Amino acid sequence: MYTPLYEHIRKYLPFADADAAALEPYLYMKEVKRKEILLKPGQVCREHYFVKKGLVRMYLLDEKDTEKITTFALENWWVTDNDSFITGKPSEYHMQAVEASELIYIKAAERDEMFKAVPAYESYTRMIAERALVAYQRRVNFINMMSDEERYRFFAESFPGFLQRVPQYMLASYLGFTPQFMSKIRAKR
Amino acid sequence: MYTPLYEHIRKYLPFADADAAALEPYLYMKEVKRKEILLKPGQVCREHYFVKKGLVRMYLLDEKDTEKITTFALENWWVTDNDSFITGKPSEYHMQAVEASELIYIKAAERDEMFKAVPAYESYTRMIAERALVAYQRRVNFINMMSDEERYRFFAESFPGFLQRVPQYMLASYLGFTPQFMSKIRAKR
DNA sequence: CCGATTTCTTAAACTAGTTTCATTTTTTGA
DNA sequence: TCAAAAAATGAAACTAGTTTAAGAAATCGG
Repeated sequence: MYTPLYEHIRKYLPFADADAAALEPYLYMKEVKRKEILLKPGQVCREHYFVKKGLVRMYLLDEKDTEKITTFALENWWVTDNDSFITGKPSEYHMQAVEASELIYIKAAERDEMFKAVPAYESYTRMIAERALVAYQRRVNFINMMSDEERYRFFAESFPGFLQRVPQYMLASYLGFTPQFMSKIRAKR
Repeated sequence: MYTPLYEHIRKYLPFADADAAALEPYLYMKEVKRKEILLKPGQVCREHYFVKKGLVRMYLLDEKDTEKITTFALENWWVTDNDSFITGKPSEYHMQAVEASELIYIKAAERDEMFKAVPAYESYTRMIAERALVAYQRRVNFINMMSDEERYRFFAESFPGFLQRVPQYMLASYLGFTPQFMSKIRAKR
């Protein structure tokens, strides 16, 4: 049931079966359908999801109600509104399953207890946070250094499989431009 | 000497004097002059700096050798190239003191030992990473939701003191536009 | 398997921000 | 204190990406 998570942890550090057993009481599962909503603006995000299978996105609505996608989470990625999850403030984000998904999750209220019960889990959490930080740092780099067109081409070449899993307009939103501009680019070459 | 760091840690969790004493052997100090370079592309970033006093920036050069500032670190902020620091890969960034600064720092090679010697320091590190994550998440939000002009006005109103510490062209670079555009905006209102 | 909905494309007018180049103002360090 | 370097401004021509609007193609769920 929670094996994919344990395997993921074991990529980062030794994690005994006893650790897994001690962690298990704090793990939960959720199965969601395509397009099912996991979080709405105004709600506090009290859960941190590990995508076992499927694809989840987070987005904001701008003043014209256009979706601005900020995050995609594929298999073996953790996803949450970190701000809301950590501080307990209401979220501004929407979180939605793009595909039917299986999610393992933990609860904000139980986190300190988890760290106490399984110290290795806190180390893992630190490493995951640091890795996410690297991903964000790269992303800001990416935004700074490339034009929209370059970013699209880079992305399309680097993650061809991903392109087939999300509608193009979602990728356009994630990359920060309009679907029309994306069509224009694609028509060129 | 290292008191500002201990005080910072104590904002996040209990940290006994004994913890401080155990941590001290792994802490170092560096004083740098205005414009002094801390890291160049190609070097591995083996140090993680805590700004005790002063101001540090990180930037990339684009294909036209224009500086693209990605990070500013003021007093009580940690700064490093996380990617290089964690993975040991050569950095792509420049890191430079904007003002004469006093820095406390730790060494990548000693981190695991530090965590073993002072477990509370690992908890603190996790919290700092999570907080940095929140900052990045907000920043991507910021980029997504506002035009360059809006971002400038928001920034100028929110952090008036900061404006006086950095040249305008650096803020323009950080916000992702040209100094000329910034002059244009400022002339308007 | 079909109607409804969602997604993609095209095109023309438009605009936010860039580029280039020249000039002025401010800061700095010797 | 002053010459040199760094920073800020201005204006005109330009361009990457947006907007609006409409039709075509693909996909979905009942």
